[in-house]
Amino acid sequence: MIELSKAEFEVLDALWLSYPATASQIIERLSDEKQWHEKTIKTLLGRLVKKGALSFEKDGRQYIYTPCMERAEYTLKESQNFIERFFSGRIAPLVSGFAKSEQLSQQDINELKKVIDDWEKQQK
Amino acid sequence: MIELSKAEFEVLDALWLSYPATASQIIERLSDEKQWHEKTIKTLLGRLVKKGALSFEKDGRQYIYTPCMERAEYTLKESQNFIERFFSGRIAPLVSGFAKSEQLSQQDINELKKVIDDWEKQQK
DNA sequence: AAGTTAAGATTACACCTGTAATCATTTTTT
DNA sequence: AAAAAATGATTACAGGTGTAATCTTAACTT
Repeated sequence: MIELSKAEFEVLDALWLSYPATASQIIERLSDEKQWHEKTIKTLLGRLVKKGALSFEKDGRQYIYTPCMERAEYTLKESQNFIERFFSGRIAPLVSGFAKSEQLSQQDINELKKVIDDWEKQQK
Repeated sequence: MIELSKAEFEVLDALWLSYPATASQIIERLSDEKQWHEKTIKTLLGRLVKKGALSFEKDGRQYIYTPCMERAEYTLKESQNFIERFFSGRIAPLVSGFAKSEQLSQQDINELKKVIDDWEKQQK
């Protein structure tokens, strides 16, 4: 699995919003939430390319970046990894921890029920 | 939140199995799964103490370590953090990602149902 | 009591990370 | 055409991380 740092992920996430995109578009998107210097983002883009998380094409003097994988694919792998490390691969204990500490809303419960419902329909 | 590295967490996890415990007990417990040098584990114990994740008492020339927090408390915080970063704080999309990629077993589903059930009983 | 261990403390060192600044080069402006 | 600006490339640098080796000292052996 490609290992991304927090900051790298945030840059990739800004690209996932819509791609392909240029560095300046990505910088623009990130400008609201983060106070990163433009140079910082460029560095992170370079590291993402080096790690194989992004590819790019040249367009004049600019690069046009595209993610090498989908967000869902990446977050699934990260999730599996996380659940393996902290909960021996079982997902229920994670949810249960949230429930016990009153972190679940009725909406979360409804959404979870729907996921279970869909899963069961899928099975039959 | 105390930030622990992967390796640090694994050492703490070995202590959570049963504590208080000495360094050599922890080293013994880890010897099956990891091929870490004893010195490596000592280093990690030191870093855990420095980060405030462990406390210790002296007993002759040994230290007897105790975690400063419970496992459930730590994993809950890590989980919240994780879900915030990757799923904007919503838990269902994580579970849904697992479902879509066929990572859920009937047992997982049963466990999840039970969590939901318990939550609902709690509410009324 | 002297020598040997074994515990923790200190030091090591390369790679990763956050966070840019500077350099080189190519476009734009003027 | 010369100057200015904007791009990506290279360099920087401190703190974290994995993975120990070496140093110091207190405790156990003989």
